[in-house]
Amino acid sequence: MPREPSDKRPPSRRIADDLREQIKNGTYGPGDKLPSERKLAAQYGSARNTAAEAIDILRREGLAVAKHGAGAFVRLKPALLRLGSNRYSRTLRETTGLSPYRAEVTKQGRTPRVACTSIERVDAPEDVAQRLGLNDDDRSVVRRENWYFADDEPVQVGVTFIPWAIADGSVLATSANMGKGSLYARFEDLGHPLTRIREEISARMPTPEEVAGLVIPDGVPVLEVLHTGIDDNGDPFEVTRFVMRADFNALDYNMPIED
Amino acid sequence: MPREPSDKRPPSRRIADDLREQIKNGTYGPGDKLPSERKLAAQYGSARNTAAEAIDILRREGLAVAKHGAGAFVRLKPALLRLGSNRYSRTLRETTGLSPYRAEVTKQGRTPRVACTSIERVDAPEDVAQRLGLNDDDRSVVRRENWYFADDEPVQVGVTFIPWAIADGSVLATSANMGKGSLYARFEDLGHPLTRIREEISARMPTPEEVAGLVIPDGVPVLEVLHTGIDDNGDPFEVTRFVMRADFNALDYNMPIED
DNA sequence: CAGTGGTCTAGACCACTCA
DNA sequence: GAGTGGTCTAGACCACTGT
Repeated sequence: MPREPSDKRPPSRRIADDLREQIKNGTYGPGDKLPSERKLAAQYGSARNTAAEAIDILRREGLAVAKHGAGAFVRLKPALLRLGSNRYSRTLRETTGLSPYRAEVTKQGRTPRVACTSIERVDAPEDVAQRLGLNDDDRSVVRRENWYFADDEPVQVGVTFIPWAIADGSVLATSANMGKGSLYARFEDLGHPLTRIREEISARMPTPEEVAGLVIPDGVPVLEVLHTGIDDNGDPFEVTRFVMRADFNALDYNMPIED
Repeated sequence: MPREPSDKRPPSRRIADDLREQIKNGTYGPGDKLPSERKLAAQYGSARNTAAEAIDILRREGLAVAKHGAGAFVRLKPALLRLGSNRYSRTLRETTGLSPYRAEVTKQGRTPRVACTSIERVDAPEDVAQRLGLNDDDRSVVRRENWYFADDEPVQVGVTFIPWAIADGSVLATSANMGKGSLYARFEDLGHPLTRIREEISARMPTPEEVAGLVIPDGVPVLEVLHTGIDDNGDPFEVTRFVMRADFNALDYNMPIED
């Protein structure tokens, strides 16, 4: 680590750059402990704050995680859950009898758990109402909130909105348990076979509520998917807003090009 | 702002929470200037560092941006570019004569610019080779790097890999200019009509190189899309890795459910 | 020019982890 | 108990912005 007097970078950046380089070249591998802030400060002749800032830079980049009282460590990248477009396939549903999510997690050798934490009747938010084609005078929908876990770690939340006119009188409006074949089997029973999906995808940093609920470390964004289920008449019958930890989830779509 | 003696939050969090609340309730609207660090420090009776840390928290959440020497401001959310699955449609391509990207940006009233910054022959990286179905003994591909701008702001980079066996002898291997109808028209000329696409989507924080190249502010993640073009025989003929600023780009897919 | 953010120093107390 | 990160204070110099 030669001292370049012509180095324009501030000390905290320089320390961060050095550590990043050492992570990339394998000096510190995934899970390894990085030098403590006090060690770094001594080594670089800076204040402890400056070394701490360097570590913070790496945390924001998603390269390191800190454990209070224990040290800072190179982040180990967990296997990504790949949520594919085929997760909505009817044959997959019927052969496994599992919900799309359970099928995907099980396929990866992890233990899935889904918890429906609330079912209530509300007015749909603006963007949801628009995608469901609801008039302003009847935005009444069933709101179902689901939490998804893999090996008991929370990995995503999904909030589903179903027009009251469709859900009224079925288990969709009342019961956390969807029965065999899960959600889309019930829609099929009600005359709405899932025929097309629209998925609008964006990414952003999590809100403090999401950080708390999904236990999201620093430097990890969320993927937000606004999903619309469409039946054989081209009519939307369900909208779900998914929010998922971007370090645990990836999306994998395979689709035909349509003219 | 009543002082709760039982407030367990550290001062920096408390200031950040207060500001976040005021941004949410409209006290500070998009583009408004937030109080200076020195003002906040005085107001809360803390050190300037603590106020600065509070502003940093909001920046990491993507809620605020700082301009050196001028102040910190509530981030104004730019209109999202929605890159849809229909961007690959042949009819769209033929009616507009524009590349997918140009068509999409123009539709939004912005001025598109695409720059091909390099064309070279290389060996494909592991994940690309796998998706192209290349043997280990012939990974030779053409690598084309494209930068995409909207109103002269860089919004995404795309690196396309084409098997040498396909590109050899065509403009794909040599020329930045793709001619009328652009990339996929040339593949069609070569007997590879685009029939299906696979898109693998993830999100993460940008690397320092990406921050520099795409001019990405703090608190903004990137969307990474690994795109595979597949012809009417089901054979992949092209892979592109897109990296895009998540605050400028969203993805919008509409696809049939296949059994 | 005054005001602003960017970053640093030097020291401090706390809460936590690990052997 | 020794070591660690989390966070704070109080002060400082610099580079940049706007008028």
